Amino acid sequence: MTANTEHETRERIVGAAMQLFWEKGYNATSVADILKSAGINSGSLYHFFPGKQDVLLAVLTALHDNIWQWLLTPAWEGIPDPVERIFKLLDRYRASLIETGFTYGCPIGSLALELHEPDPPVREKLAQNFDNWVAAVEGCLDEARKRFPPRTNRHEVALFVLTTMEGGVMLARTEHSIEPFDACVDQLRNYLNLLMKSAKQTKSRK
Amino acid sequence: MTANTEHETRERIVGAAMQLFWEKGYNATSVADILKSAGINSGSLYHFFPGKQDVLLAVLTALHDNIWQWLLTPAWEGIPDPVERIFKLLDRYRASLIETGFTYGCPIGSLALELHEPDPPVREKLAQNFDNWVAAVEGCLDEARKRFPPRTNRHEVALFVLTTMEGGVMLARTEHSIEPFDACVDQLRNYLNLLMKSAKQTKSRK
DNA sequence: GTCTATACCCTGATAGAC
DNA sequence: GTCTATCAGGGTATAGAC
Repeated sequence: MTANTEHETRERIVGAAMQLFWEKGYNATSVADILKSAGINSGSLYHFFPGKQDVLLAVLTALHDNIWQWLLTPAWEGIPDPVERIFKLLDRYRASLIETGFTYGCPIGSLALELHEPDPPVREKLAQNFDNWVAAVEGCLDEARKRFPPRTNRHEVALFVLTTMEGGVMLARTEHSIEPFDACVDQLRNYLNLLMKSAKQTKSRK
Repeated sequence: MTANTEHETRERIVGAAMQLFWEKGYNATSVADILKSAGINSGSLYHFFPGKQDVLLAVLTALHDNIWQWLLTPAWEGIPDPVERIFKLLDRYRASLIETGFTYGCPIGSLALELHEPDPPVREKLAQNFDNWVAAVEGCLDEARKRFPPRTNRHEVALFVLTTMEGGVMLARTEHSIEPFDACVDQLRNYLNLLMKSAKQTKSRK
């Protein structure tokens, strides 16, 4: 009845929808599913949101706004080395795959491929989520920039880290095995090692 | 009426469904859509298939059985170099992204992430499609094995090529830009170049 | 083997009392 | 702001004539 209760209900809707979209996808989640999971009735949901798609937008906004609090800060606790932070982040997705029995990994990636022609605001939010993730990895690479060859395009490498994660999640889910995920991460590590090695050689030659 | 006509109708259903699943996804494609696109009525479809999911299985089987005819042979025509064949293959997905205005890329990848808990036969078929693709790339790497360090795990590298493609497609679609796709492919090429370079150095040292 | 007609359910969304 | 009841439409699948 007060603004506070109002807020809490809205949050419950977004939280329930986030979980369901992650587990089952957007189309496979009905409004009734969300209502049941949030323990409310349809009147409440449509009081806060014009429609189902606006719930999706709120979920994507929440994921975007909380990436540090929910993902990066906990993942990187006690890991000072920026390069190790990248692999620790990938390890989070690995753990999520295993915990869920290889049924779901990255919520953004799944939605990005499920929604073939998403309305512009939805696509925008998906892109913002990817951009945020890539920027965080790029920040790690920037911190470690002296270890890499000076002409390394760190933004491109950060994108490459994202595709490795998303592709690895896709394969692991489909094969119901962590092996392809580990294989890709191993290859990525090998690549970064080769880059760092080539930087060292160039330096010692001076 | 004859066995031949029977076959043709079935093929029309599979072809129409393949196109629609690629364009809109599985859930977003209704049986009515398939009927309309194939120019038939529901009685015909349910004569050949027990249900919609069985149409999906037939589509996945067709994609699997025709990967050489539809994808690899045309892509590799006039490209004898096995490493260049890998990048020519990636270039096919690039062209597909651009042709479709960044709306759809790899049919298997999209279905793999859309279907969160696919029935076992569907998941199996998706995995077989990935395996086929990876095996083809691995074949290229095997052909070029002398250019890579002897301990290179060519199967893992082939998986890595797949994740680069799938991740690149995902990003390009979401950002509505070919740039992230190109960036990832550039990084992959850089990786393969570094591998080949390190193989050369080791050889010349002997 | 293909047609038309339809059963029946679940979907997203709305109306209006409280 | 939350409830209950309900609508209109589209979903998959089926029945039975031809």
